Amino acid sequence: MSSDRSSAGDPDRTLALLWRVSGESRRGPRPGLSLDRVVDTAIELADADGLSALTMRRLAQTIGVAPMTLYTYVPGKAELLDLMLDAVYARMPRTDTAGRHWRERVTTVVEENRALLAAHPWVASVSTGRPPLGPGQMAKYDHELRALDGLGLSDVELDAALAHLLAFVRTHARDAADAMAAERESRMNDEQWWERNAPLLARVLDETAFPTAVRVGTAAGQAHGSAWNADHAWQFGLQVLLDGLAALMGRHER
Amino acid sequence: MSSDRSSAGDPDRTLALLWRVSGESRRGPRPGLSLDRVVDTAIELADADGLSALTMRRLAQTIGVAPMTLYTYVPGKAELLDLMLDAVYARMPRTDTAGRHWRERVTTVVEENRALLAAHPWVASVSTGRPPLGPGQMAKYDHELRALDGLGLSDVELDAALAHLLAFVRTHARDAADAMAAERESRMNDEQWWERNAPLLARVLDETAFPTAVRVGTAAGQAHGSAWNADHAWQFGLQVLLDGLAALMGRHER
DNA sequence: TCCTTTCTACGTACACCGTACACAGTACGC
DNA sequence: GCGTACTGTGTACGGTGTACGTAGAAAGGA
Repeated sequence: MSSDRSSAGDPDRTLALLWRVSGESRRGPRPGLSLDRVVDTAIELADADGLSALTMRRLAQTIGVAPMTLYTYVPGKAELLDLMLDAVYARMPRTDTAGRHWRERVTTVVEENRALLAAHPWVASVSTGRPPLGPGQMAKYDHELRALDGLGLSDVELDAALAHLLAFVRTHARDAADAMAAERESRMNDEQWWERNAPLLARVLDETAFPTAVRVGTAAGQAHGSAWNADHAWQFGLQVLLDGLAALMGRHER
Repeated sequence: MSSDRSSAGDPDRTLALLWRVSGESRRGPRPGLSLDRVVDTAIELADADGLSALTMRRLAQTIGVAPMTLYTYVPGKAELLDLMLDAVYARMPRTDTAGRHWRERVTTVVEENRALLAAHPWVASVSTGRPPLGPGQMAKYDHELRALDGLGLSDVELDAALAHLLAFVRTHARDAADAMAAERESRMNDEQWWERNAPLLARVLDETAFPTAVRVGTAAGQAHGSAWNADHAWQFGLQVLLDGLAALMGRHER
């Protein structure tokens, strides 16, 4: 399950909300809510029960207000997602790694993002076709670029390297979330699910037709208890990623 | 936008459908449709207008049947997605790269998957928490493992390497699809979108606060016409991926 | 031949979703 | 005190997947 963002809709309004610049008119009834209240509650809801549990009705009910009231504070759900994203970005810790070895710098950026996605798994499944142009996104982008700056990469490479690295973290988090969702919905863990499918699969699948698949599949399945193991995939992927970047930087030294 | 798969539901039934083993009872009225007809039409629809355009009602209408009729052939939409996935997997070309250099073998696997995702962009956004245990998936997995087999990797590494590599292709395809969706929905390309946001952003953003972001962002934006360029990201990512795998294999030689 | 059984097709209905729109009521500026 | 701008909300619309019940068709058995 994934969700769209503010692509449509008025960019000016979205930008104004992201940067909290209000028209500051002191007319009319005092607002009973605030933008932050709406956004923060939405984040809590998504953290607790996933993006699919974040509906306007449920959010309104949690806050204690009628569904349509939310639209006084937020143009629509797409913009709400933009605001949620920028809010969690803004709150990320940003450790200073100036002067450290590049591998440690990269690892830090990657780990910061892994922590973000561990705390807010829904972030991995909201579209990032265009980033929310808010203060959180800006601070995050700037900080992460600084961490990778001065390593001999060109600006264009810097941008590409960061994007590639963030994509890795996002994808891993998405896969982990998918695996957990599958486990929850089927009420079976990977092992049980396999045992459930094995007998019928054996009757229908000619094992000799796919020898490599059978060999490697069982080897991987036995190594970690399931077909896909989040920690192992992380270690492996990070290793490949770092080695790949090392090659890129080595090429620059010459 | 992404969609769930058959996690819930009866595994036996799903497996039977995937392998096309029917109870073959010759009673009752002749079926007016076939499973293949339903699945193929669904694929065509998703190819043409995206996953979000694939609704049971629209699919039924396209076939020329009442919505509920589909449920005679398929337990639900989740299982339909399983069947669609396995079908496009089954039809992938599988070029034999035995004896070639490993870089060419890996590149071939990667390109085959890129072609799949180019023809069927929706594939990138259906969950793959648990793969559909059908003939297509089996053949694909076996073929791709064989392409990477015999390069000195252990079976567990082989599985991890393949997963990592497929994740890269999927992620790239997803990002590309997101970018296109953003362009379509906002009716602005990246450049127009930036120009639209720039004036207001300039008023609210202290450029001196994020010097690195501004510097690198503009450099990247000028290099390729937009914030994110699909081809450039592909080239860069593939390079890093191959170099990373090279390091892994080099480590094995010693 | 006719009846029973089994299967296909599908109309209706339900519980959701995001949100457009109209309207009631409140509090400030003049 | 009045106009005006604003908040809060009830109702309703068009969309989603699909549970349930039923009508009717075809085949097997009597």
